[in-house]
Formats: sequence, C-alpha cells, structure tokens
Amino acid sequence: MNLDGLEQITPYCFAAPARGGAAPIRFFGSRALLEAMDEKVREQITHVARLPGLVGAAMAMPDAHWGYGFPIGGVAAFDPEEGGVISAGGVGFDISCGIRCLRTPFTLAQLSPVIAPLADALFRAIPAGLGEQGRLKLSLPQLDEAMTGGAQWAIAQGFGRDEDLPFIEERGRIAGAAPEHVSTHAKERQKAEMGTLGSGNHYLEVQVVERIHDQAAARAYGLREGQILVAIHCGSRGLGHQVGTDYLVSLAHAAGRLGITLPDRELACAPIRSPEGARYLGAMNAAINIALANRQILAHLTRDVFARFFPRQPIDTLYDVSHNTCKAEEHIVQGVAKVLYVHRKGATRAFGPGHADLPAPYRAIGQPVIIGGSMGTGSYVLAGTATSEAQSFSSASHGAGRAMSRAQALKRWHGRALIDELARKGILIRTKSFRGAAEEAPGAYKDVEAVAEATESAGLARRVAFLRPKACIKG
DNA sequence: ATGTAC
Repeated sequence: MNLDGLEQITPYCFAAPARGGAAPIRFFGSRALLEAMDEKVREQITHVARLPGLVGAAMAMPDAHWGYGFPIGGVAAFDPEEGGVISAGGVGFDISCGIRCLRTPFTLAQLSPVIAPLADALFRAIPAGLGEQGRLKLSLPQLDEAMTGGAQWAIAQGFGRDEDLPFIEERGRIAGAAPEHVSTHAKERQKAEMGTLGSGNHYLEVQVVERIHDQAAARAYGLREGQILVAIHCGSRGLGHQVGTDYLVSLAHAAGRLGITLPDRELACAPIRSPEGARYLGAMNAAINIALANRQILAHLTRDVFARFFPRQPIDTLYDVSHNTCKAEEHIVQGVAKVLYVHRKGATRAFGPGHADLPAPYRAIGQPVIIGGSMGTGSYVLAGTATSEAQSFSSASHGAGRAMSRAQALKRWHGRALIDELARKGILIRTKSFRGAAEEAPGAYKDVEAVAEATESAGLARRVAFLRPKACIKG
C-alpha cells in the first residue's frame, strides 16, 4: 500500500485528516506491514470514511486486507443520532465468525502419545467442509429459539454448561435478535448446519502454549507454558451468509430511496434509525446468536472427544470472541458517553481493564483477544488495553490476515505436499479438501508475529501468550 | 465466508 499523503502520527499509526466532507482515516501497524498491504485497503477505507454519521476515523487494523466493500480488518463506528448507518458489507458475510478458545488441564507431554488418534477422532466427530451437515436437525420453530437464545439455547439443549457463559461475549446471547426478519431461505439453509465447522479459513486446532509474554495476565486467564488449548474458528454458516446476501439488496434499495451516495455499491447501507437498518440489525443479531450457539455445540463435541482419551477432566472456556459484528456499545466521544454502532469486520472487540462486561476473573486484566494465525505458524492470546478505547473504540486485530489471494495460493502450493510438510514439522492436518489446504497455506498469510507485535506496539492489545499448533481439523 | 453464479 502506498503511504503517500499519510502522516505517521505514532510509530504504529498512519493517518489522513478529514477532507471534503469525509471523516479521517487511520491505519494501525508497522510501516513494513502497511507497505505490504494491498492497495485496495486504502481505497476501501477511504470510501468507508465517506459514509454518513461516522464517528472518529475509519480504521484498518494491522492484519487488514481487501474485502467486500469494507476491508477485512476494518473498524468503523456510527452515531445513530447523527444519521449513522449500518452496512452489511461492514460486518461481512460470515456474521459473528469468531474463535472459541478452550483451556484444557493437559500438558503437551500428556497429549503427545495420543495426538494422532485424537486428531482422527476430532475429524470424525466435527462435521467440517462446505455444505457439511451436523447430527442436529432443527425445525423452523427450534431454529427461531436458537436465533434468540444463542449459546444459552445450546446449553439448554445439553451442549455444554452454564459455567461457559460468563466467558462468551454477551454471556452467549445477544439481545435484539429478530428471527422474523431472517428469510425462510436463510433458515432453511441452517436447519442441518448447527454444530458444523464450515470451510475456508475455519478450523478446529489443538495448540500448545509455547511462550508466555505476560505472566500476570496468563495467570488470570489460567494459562501456563506447555498447556494444551483448543481453538474453534467458525461462524454462522449458511444462515449468516444468506442474511448478508438478502440485506445487501435491501440496504442498497434503502440507500437509493434515502438519497445516500454510495462511494462503492458494495457499501450498501441504511441509517440505523430506518426500517431497513433496523431489520438488518435484528437479522444480524439473530445470526450472531446462531454463531454463538454453533461454537457452543462444537465446544461440547470437542469435550466429548477429549473425554474418550482423558476421562473426567474438565475443559473450560477461556473466551469466545466474535470478529464480524456490528454492536451497539457505549464509547466516550470528546468526553461524552455515546452509544455507537461499531462495525468490526475481521476485528475483535478488545475491552480494556475494568470494563463492566468482562467476567470477574479477567476484569483487572482486560478482555482476552485472540489472533488466530495460519495452520502452520501459530496464534496469540492478547489482552485488551486501556489505550485501545481511545485508539480504536476498543478494537484489535483478529488474525494473521491473508497476504495472498486464494487463487495465487493455489498456483503456488499443493495441498497434499503441504500437509506432508506440516506433518514433518509436528503439525497434523485433517481435511477433506486438499485444495482448501493449499488455499490456506501458511505462506499465503501475513507473519502472525509481526501482526501481534504491531497490535501491541500500536496500543490495541498486549501480548499474553503464543500458541503453537499441534493438530488442525480444516473445513 | 458460501448449496464457491440465477
């Protein structure tokens, strides 16, 4: 990305001021990460800055890359009282895609002797891949309950336990879901997809805590070196995708009717206080609950598999973070508390220490932030900081971020060879799609170390632990 | 991301 015309306002933040009625833009990251970023990110963030009612700056996180309308890694907050809008492209198609991180009591030494049969068992138990169905088949009324109840609904169905809830955003259930604004088509697509992983960059990964960066935070999060964790990365499956598809059309019509000039058709949006905006918000919240329920069921299936190898050993939820959402949150704007609708597309919420929404054991430390890396490199647990509120409406990076398109990756890697190479490095991959594995080659991603380092240096979150993959179930 | 395009 060309940085011409951007001012380096801190070593890890590059910005351009408001101009011509558009809001300021702001890019977080090292100069090296930003220079390597696709040109499209700047173009897309510049477009976002022209949307009505934007508060502060249109922002890109250090892992940003090109996306539909908004870049992935984009953050934008809107004031409903100032004509602020909600945009389906600002949330993304995979609504509430996120990571559930489970904390096991097992060490790598205990796990290593059974890692291969464990990976096989997880691969059999976790439905993964495009269009893959789960064991659960829901009726439309049951699906409405899931859309309203989220992970709380899943627990009531026998998947997991109430102790998980404080460690899930919104305690596992976001308010404001409106199943009546989700199309029957979207519901039909989801009936048999609860408790499934999906495809693309979704995965279930068995990881080991390889390095602790912050001992106090690690202690509060219950993490120690050599400990085994499980990260489940997935979202709202067919339902979320269909909600996105349906509302792109509806929001585009609304924008036309209300005379909102769209810098890019992909930024279809409507005022938060408009019928179409309100309906999208209700449908998106329903999809958020579907994603929360989905990860809750997958966490339960994971526990079942581990129990076969390690009976009667508790596996806790470290945290469950979403990274494709638009959420109403209170933020301080020029000294005044306001409710803003914060779009985070490929960005995690990162509340700092003391936030009332954090579970008691983490409140003094800050919210766990999970940067999911590629299958061959590793992931990070970070903690939200006080500075992220002022910098980015309490938002941080969500992953390594793609550095190369899927098509480019396919030309460069062969799935089978890649999986063999990772196995030689002690990382077991289980997948039905060798093509998918090639698209997800670690080399097609940015350097997760650089992203985590930049996230910390930019003041968005601070590093707590580095996690190395041991086994990965790929969709 | 996605019954990988209606």
